[in-house]
Amino acid sequence: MTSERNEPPARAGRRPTMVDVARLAGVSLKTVSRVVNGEPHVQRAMADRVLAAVAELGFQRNHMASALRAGRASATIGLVIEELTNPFYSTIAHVTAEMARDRDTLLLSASSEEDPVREEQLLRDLCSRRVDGLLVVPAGCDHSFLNSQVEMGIPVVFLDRPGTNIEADAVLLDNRGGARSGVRRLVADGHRRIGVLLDSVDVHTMRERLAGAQDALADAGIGYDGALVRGGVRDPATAATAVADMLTQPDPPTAFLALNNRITVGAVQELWRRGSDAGLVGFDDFELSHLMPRPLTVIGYDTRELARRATQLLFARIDGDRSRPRTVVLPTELLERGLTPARTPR
Amino acid sequence: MTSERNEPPARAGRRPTMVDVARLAGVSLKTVSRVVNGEPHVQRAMADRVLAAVAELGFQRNHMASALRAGRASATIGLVIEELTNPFYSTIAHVTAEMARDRDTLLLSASSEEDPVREEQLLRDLCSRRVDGLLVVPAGCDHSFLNSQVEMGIPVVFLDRPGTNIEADAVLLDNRGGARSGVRRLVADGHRRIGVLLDSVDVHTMRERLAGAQDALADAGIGYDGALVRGGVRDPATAATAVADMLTQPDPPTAFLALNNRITVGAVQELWRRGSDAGLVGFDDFELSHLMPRPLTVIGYDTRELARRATQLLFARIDGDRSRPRTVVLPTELLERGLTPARTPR
DNA sequence: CGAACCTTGGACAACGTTGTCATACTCTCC
DNA sequence: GGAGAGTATGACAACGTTGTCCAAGGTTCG
Repeated sequence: MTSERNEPPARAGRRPTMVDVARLAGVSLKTVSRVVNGEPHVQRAMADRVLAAVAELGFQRNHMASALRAGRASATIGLVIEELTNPFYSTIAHVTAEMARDRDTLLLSASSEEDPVREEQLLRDLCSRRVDGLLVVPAGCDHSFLNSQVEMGIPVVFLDRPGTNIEADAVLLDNRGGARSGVRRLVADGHRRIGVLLDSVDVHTMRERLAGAQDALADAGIGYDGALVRGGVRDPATAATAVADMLTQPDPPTAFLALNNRITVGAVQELWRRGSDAGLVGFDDFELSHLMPRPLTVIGYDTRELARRATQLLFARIDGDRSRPRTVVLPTELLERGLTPARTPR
Repeated sequence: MTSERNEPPARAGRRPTMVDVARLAGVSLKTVSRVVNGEPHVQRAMADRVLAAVAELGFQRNHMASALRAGRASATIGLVIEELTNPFYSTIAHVTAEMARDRDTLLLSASSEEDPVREEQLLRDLCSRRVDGLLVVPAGCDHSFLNSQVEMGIPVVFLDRPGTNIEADAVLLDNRGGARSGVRRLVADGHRRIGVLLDSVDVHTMRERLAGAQDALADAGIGYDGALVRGGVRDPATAATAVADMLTQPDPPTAFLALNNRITVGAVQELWRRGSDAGLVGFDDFELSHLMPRPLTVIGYDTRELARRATQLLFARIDGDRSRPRTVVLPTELLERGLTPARTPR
């Protein structure tokens, strides 16, 4: 196209900058900036020349430089979750990314792997990249270091669990109520000895769910039996072991409450393997739950709504909402699908 | 702590910069930079003063400014997939994020939703943020616009499907061989009429898998019957419909090959619902496949390895590997789990 | 015909950081 | 004791962009 030029091609693998475009088009730097950003007050002919140069050089604005200069937002939000592989978290990531896209914002996501140290590192790293806001499913037990970040303009919204030592928005589930209604159902089916399988009481949601289960037992006048609560169940395999172990004890449980979906899967597997007819209610629905070898009753909730509300809240903050931090609690729902083969239905 | 100071606090919600730190510590800007970056040649006492000032102000280096000035990498890689909710993709995202973390690199991930236009937008956006590299599960049919990016230093690695009109690394699965072995199995079990359910032939993987199925049929001397191939199956619901429809045709299939996991789920569901004993082999393993109402034979592969290889390749490129683009094909494996209730086993 | 305006374009500084270079000082060794 | 090497610190420019301001030229209107 442009056959003659007196300056050297100038692009030794280097990326073209606005200066290069300006030189090629024979206009000033600022004019290029105006054209690239669609600002008014540039003559058509001049704009065309600039655009031609942009096209020829393959120029692309450097987002970092732009954001730096303009003191503008980085059009990025940070998401810190436990691990992306879990459908619960990937759904959150997906919903958030989708909503972010409508604002030309991208998602910088990272997994804490439930490690508080790592969580803090990640959060600090995200802040140093000047994300516009943070969405966090907290693993750590102290988020006070985020206070200054919030003050300096990086809002934080917690998801699924509240943050600690920080006043910030949170969108949570009614874990306690959910577990309570699950156990209530088992009790109504005649179960009196209900094994509870949970990950760790260090996790807020687990504590809440356990408390809900105990609420229901207390409601039914059933005393607490420590032997029926099994913690440290991290994955399907340990869940299966725990179930097997509890069933072979004297006076075994006749039903189980699995406090998350990984545990539920392990429990189903083990009960199925041994042909046991013990009752089972699981917290968290999961995609194929209705196709399990035995239909399952689960305590479900709307993960997408959880993410949606949190993201909305975050964007409101990013847009300058300075009202007091809010905590939103979303309901759970008992999805009865056959299950809990009532031992002694009465 | 520091009780007196003559300059104003200076932080009207503004973030402290190195200049602020330098002023407070009474040293030069460059000295702060040295301390913050752990460069040598700073006296202990001076470094301590700087660190104290950093702590007091809550200073945090601006990653964007730093990367800009140093012309350095942004310590970010871009991942474009179809949709994060699918376990296949979330596993990829997870593995990649994990490997990136070892290099203090974060993952900027985005879903193309199989929309080529959107894919291109996302890729351009990622490039304008100067990611260090791109990992792409391509949806589009022309990636020539990435050529200049590669030339200018943003390497691209394609995952699961090759890019089009671009010479770049790719890590793929042996889709054709996998489908072939799946159908071979069904044929060995005595099936002659095998229904094939696929998404769209516009997708590279689907074409390959279909071709593999046809290979196996040809090997067995079974003629091609267009009525047995059903495209446009996008999700479990349409898969169920397709199965139902095909089973009620005259001379129905006695077995099905589902060309991805969403389709497999729908097919299982429908076969189960009707109590059909038709054979079934699904492409893609999925977590609970062994817990399905009827055990399933699936064509599996190592998704983590796929992601691992691709990420390795990408980092090698980022580190300056200028060798010819490579294409890696990973094997699939037929995971026989009961299934394909041999109609006429012989 | 000149004042007042609008349009268009450019020069320059600034965003927050780091690389380059210069300076002042200390130490070593012949 | 002076050359040479090394250490500690700072001044300044630069990364690629955008905001501010000014100037040149054109148009309108009294």
